[in-house]
Amino acid sequence: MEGPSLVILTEELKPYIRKKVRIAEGGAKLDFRALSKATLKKVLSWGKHLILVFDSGIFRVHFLMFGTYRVNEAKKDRIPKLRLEFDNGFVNFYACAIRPLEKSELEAYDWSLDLMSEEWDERRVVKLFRAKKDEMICDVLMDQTIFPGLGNIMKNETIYIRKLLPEMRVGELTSREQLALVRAAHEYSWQFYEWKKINQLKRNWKVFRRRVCAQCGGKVLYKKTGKLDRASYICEDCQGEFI
DNA sequence: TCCAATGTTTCGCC
DNA sequence: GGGCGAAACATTGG
Repeated sequence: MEGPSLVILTEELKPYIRKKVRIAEGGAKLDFRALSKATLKKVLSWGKHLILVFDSGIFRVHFLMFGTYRVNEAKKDRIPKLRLEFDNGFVNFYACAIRPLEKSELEAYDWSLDLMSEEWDERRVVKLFRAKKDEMICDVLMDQTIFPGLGNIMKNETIYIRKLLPEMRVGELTSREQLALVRAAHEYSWQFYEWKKINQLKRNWKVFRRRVCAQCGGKVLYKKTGKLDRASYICEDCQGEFI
C-alpha cells in the first residue's frame, strides 16, 4: 500500500476520532488490554505508516505488501491482526505489522518529506535527491527516507512520465530534470490519490503491469532493476530516446 | 498449480 | 561496522 492509500484510510477513520474503544482484539502480539477503553485522539499517516494516537498510547500500522483493512465489514476466514470496535462501528486490519510507538518516535517524523503532507518541502527533497548522485533513480525514488510513501507503482509511473529509464543515475540527469522528477513524484502522488478515491487507479496506469504502453501501444519491457531488484516497466518507444 | 507482487525488518555471513 | 543476500511475514490474482 502506497502513501496516498494511507491518506484515504485516515479519512475513513475520521468517524472514530474522539470515540472510545469498546473492544480491541486480534492476532497481533499487542497488549490489547491497554487498548480497550482507550480513546482514539488522532489518526495520521506518514509515508506508508498509519499512526493511531490514543490517549493511552500510540500505535503504528504498516501494511507491507499484502496488508488490507475493512471498515464496518469483516473478511471471511481471516483473523484480523487488530480489530477496534467503537459504539459507532469497527475497523479490522489484516496482514499488517503493528507496533507501539514512543512519543519521541512520533515527534521524530519529518513531515517535510511526506509526499502527501502540506508541509512537503520541494527544495529539501531535491537536495536529498541530488546527494544520491551515484545511485539509480529506481532505487532513490523508493528510498523511504527521501520519498516516504512512494512505492513501486509510483516509481514506474513517475519515471515513465519524465521519459527516463529506471537505471539512470541521479547524477546523469540535468539539474533541471532532477527537479522535474521530484516534482513529478509529488504531483503523481496526488493524482494517485484522486484516481484511487474514484476507483480508477489501475485503468490509468501507463506502463505498470502492462504488456503494452497505454499511451502509444508500444511494447513494454519488464525487468528487475537496481539494488532493490524491484520490477520496472519501460515503454521502449516513449522512454527509448535515451537508449 | 505456480508464481509474482502496491514492502520492510531481521539475521547470519563476510 | 557496513553491505549483502536470504528468510520471514502473509495474500491474491493471473
